Amino acid sequence: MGRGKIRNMEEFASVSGISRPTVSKYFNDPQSVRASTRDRIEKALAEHDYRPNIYAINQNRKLTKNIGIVVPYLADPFFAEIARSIERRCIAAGFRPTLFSAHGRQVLENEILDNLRALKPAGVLLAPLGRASDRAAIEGFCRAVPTVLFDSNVEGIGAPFVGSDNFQSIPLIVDYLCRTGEPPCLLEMPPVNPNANKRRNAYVQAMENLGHAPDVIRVEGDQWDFEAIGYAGGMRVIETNRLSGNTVLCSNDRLAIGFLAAAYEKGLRVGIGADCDLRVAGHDDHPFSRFTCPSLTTVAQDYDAISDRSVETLFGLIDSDTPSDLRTDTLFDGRLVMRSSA
Amino acid sequence: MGRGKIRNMEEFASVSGISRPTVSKYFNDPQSVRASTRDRIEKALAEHDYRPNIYAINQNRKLTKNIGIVVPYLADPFFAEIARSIERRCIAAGFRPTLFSAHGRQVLENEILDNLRALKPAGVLLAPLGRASDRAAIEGFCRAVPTVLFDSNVEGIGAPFVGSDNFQSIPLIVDYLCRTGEPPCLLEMPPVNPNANKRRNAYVQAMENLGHAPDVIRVEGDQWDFEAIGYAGGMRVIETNRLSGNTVLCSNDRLAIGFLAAAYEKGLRVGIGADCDLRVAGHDDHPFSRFTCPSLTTVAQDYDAISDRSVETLFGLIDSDTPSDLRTDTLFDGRLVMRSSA
DNA sequence: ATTTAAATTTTACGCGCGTAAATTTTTTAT
DNA sequence: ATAAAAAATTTACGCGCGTAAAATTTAAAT
Repeated sequence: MGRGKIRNMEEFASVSGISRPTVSKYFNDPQSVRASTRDRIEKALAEHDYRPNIYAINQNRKLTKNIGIVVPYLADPFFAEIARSIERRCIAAGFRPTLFSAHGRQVLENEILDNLRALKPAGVLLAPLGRASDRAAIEGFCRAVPTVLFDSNVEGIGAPFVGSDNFQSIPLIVDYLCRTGEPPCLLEMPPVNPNANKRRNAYVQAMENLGHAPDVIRVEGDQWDFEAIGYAGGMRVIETNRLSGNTVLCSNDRLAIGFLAAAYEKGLRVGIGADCDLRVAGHDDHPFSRFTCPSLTTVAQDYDAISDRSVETLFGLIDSDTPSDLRTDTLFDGRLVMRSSA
Repeated sequence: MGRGKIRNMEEFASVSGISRPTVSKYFNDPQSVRASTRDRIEKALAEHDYRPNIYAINQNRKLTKNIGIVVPYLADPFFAEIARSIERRCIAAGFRPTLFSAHGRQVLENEILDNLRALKPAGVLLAPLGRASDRAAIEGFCRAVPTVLFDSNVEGIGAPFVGSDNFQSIPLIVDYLCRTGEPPCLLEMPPVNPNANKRRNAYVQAMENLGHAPDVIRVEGDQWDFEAIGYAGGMRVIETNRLSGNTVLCSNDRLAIGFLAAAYEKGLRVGIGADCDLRVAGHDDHPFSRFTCPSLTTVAQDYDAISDRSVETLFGLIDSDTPSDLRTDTLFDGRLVMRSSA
């Protein structure tokens, strides 16, 4: 280790025997300098462990290498997982992702977007709160910063969207449930985002296509603690004998987890056996759905495909100066995951 | 809104009729300028929505206002919740927290610490991986950056620690279980952090104090998907009739969730009723433990107290130049949460 | 060996703000 | 009203790096 701390690029350039602008070029893209030059720089780098000052870099670059990842609710492992997946892809591409959570609150989402502008990110991957989002704020943000929306769309603001096709996934599980037993009712909560509405519409449509009468049960609660809502709603539904059939499709897995807890507490046996009282299915294939009692039958969202395409789309936006034809939405199909609950 | 975009503090100073150094002072601490001056600046601020360039600020400040929050595994809602709590407190104190997850991997933890140094944070709140951590890396980091460890300690590196007192919480649940039924065996996994070892020792000690023979069952797996480990371990334990009694204490809730799934699948009824085969308890009061089937009896960690004290301790470290007497560890008591599983 | 292209160096400037020292203005205390 | 203290201003410099333009060196092609 060379002693005498390197304090800036100037000093590092001199100890490595290269001019500062070339060193600067190296740090922006090691491949852009000659191999012999690269070797000399990297040799010096190994001896002196110098690192460019990130603030000085970003002050002068027109575009930083920062990428913002914004999710509505990080305490939901679904978003934690997808954020991680996105993070990895960004890092692999040489960017510096930073993760933010709105914790279900509009003010926080707006603050995040506000702070994000100050970070001058190259791009942002945003899973908006949805209904609770400040549409104008998001629209303004998307105009100023290359942004890809994922998971939940905010339509008509000119930003590309990547998510799941509810009109494929919901019929998939509805068909399955109808083929294997009684047609399901839909347990839904007040829509925190457009997905909820789409899932309801898809459910109604799928039921009608199969000649069944749709039965939508709305449970109350407008926060992001879906399990609690599903539990409270489930308790009420069961107590009031609101269920017409024996099959319940929940608009997402977390709601189903709460409902399962209510059913268990009420002594109702959930599952597909002859000795069972109820069938329950969810949607999303939440990381914990394998470990519910019974394990939850659901529709898996293609996390990898969504995060992959989101990042790809963002890179496309960043690279191209004319982001005209990139504003297409991408919807991935869900995959039926048959477990024990339905 | 005044037109003609304000490009820097110079321009903003002129439109607000204040000198630039005074404006700079205002942004560093609004209270440090005269009230009349503050009013004029804020009036101009309302009209021109100027914001200081964060990179230029941090380049010149000796200490940034950044605070790093590092957790070992963000897909665990426990860490998501505590991170959020810490975040809020940092923001309230005028800092800019940034959240990082090591995703259970040492290389990532090291990379995070490495990148963190480049961010020149005022301080860092670090929940280390534990056993998987690179001790030397963490020690070096703590020497260079004011750091408070939480959740999992790395002893002897001179950084303060804030966490739960396993030697209080484990006897608490062991006593409860022994008083209300058969003495528990302990289901534990390979220790990812010191907590696991401490919990085992606390369990053995508590059992011996009550005159019972400790029974520690080790299940295999060294990743952070505890539910899967608990499930696989539970299946094996049940299949091989390894359980001596009818009561199982799991070293954490996520393990218990996996175990509950295994018990359910094996047709074992878990709970405290006379018709039940098994009692299962956990530790942590995981956000989802209310919604397991049956709901999980556990020991709640005092999230709020931990995050609160962690942040307080860090601020103490940041403020004081002599962080000598601040290196004390703080351990909070757990609280028994009696639900249906035990 | 000569031409051509590519890479590097030199030179020079700018980014937006922190901050110190000296000076002037405003406020508070007497 | 005057003196003392506090706040604001002016002046001036520095932070560490990006980047453009021109000059030079090096490598590749003929």
